Amino acid sequence: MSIRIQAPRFDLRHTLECGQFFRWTRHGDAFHVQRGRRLFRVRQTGVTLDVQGADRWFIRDFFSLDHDLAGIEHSLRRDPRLRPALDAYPGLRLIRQDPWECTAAFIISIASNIPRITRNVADIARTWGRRIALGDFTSNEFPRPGEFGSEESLRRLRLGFRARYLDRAARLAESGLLEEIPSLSCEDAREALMVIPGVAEKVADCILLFAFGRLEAFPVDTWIRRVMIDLYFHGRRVPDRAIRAFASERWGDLAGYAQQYLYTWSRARGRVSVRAPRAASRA
DNA sequence: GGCCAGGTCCAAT
DNA sequence: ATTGGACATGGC
Repeated sequence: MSIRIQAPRFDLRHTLECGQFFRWTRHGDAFHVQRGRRLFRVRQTGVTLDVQGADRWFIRDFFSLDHDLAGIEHSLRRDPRLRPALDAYPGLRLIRQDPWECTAAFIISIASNIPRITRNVADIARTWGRRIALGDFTSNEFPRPGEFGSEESLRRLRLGFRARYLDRAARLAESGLLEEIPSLSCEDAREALMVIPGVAEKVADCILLFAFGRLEAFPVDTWIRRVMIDLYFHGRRVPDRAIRAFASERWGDLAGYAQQYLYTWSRARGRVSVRAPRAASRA
């Protein structure tokens, strides 16, 4: 038994595969998604979503179907330099992740890459998360902060120097740090998050954007730095702070969306303008 | 094999 | 207030 949900201006694939979220697997045109306690299956045909394992309110919230994406795209499109990125990923929406999972995932993301982040997160879920089933598909929940093993056991899962950060973060989350974030201003929330070891500007902005719906957050990572310097700073290196200030002034409340389109587009485009593609090293 | 990865932290300017 | 290196591991 499944429910159907109308989701105009939504592209399931772009939304899940754009690198903001790591808890999904694809099987043909269907996806299994694990978000907090919830495991659901979703498939898109045109503007219709077929969903098993979640109700329409959950889906609407998770995929931010309440965002006026048509309006957002229209507004961002006034910037010509953004158009290629907007055109490449129509229907890409920001996901509303579980705060703790998001915090953990982006601590894990430090100096890593998407396949490895995905693997690290899955390893943690498999090791300490409760088993959950949907039909004959099974998955594991991501462990709550109190359910983690020691720093040492995290190191055994190959988390490297991130193990210590994650261990400390779990303790802070256990004491309720994430619960107070929604009531704070964006700057105060950022400050509060940055108390967590392993959470500085970039990771804090990811958490604000991907878990708390602060659409003005603009995480500056290596890809965003590269594409922003290329598009808006004449190729001249500037501090990340300057990039964030620019984004804030130019896009305001929509900076987060601009960021995710640019990030996805920039990654697909590859490392242009930093180094020319390498020719075959030897004939 | 060295460089770099959805960075952060700490020490030394 | 800025800057360089260390930090684990892995992929190219």
